[in-house]
Amino acid sequence: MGRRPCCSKEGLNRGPWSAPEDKILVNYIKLHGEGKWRDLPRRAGLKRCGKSCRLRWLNYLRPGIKRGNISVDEEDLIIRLHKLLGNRWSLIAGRLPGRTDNEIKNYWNSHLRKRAKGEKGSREYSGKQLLSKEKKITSPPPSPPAGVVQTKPVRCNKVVIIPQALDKEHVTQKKAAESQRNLSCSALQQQEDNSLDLLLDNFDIDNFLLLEAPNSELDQAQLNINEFHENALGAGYY
DNA sequence: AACGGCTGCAACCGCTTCTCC
DNA sequence: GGGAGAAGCGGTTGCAGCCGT
Repeated sequence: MGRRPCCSKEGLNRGPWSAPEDKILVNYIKLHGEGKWRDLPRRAGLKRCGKSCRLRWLNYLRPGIKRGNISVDEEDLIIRLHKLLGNRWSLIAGRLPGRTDNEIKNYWNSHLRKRAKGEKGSREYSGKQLLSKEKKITSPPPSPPAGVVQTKPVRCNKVVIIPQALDKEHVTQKKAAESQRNLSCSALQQQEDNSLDLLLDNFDIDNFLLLEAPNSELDQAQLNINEFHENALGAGYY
């Protein structure tokens, strides 16, 4: 088939964004809204790839973005969510109001990964020791810890955190995907503080399990999802 | 002061998934 | 149902600044 490149690479700016470029992008999106990223640069008069515009907007220019100063609580949550979800950065970011997947990914790679490894491994290295060793040693990649979801196989929208149904552990990924569509990330972020509190208060994340339930449990899963929707409705999520 | 290695982060790349027709 | 384009995602890269020697 052959994929058409998202943009012609010729004559396009690359690398760090300048203040005027940011301004153009922000103004354009204020006027026309997000979306149509492929056409956006041309329409806005930017010499950038559409992907680049999207990334810049989502990670830096979007209203409500927090930069830096990741709190201890956020750090703890990142660690716990990573333990649960693996490298599902967009999912993790969705639970951290104002944080982006890119920032969390970077923060994990530069700060938390060392600590996570240090806690787990039999030998502890200082940051420099660990990183220099990581770069030199070409051992096979370590097998993922038990309970960590592999990053590649499934898309994030197949996973949902359903506080009210957690204790029953009967949620299938397929059914969960349906509820995820209804309970979108944007809806969650409108309820950022509430949902975060709910998330932290109402369930023990370490015990959270994602199950591939057999067909016989689909009905029960649907009941749980319905119950969840009712509760979410009552809590003002929709 | 100069140099080299390390670190952190912004941005890019390529693949997967979604959506529309 | 299938193809094509659009959007999303995670891994990787590039580079400026920091730090130790």
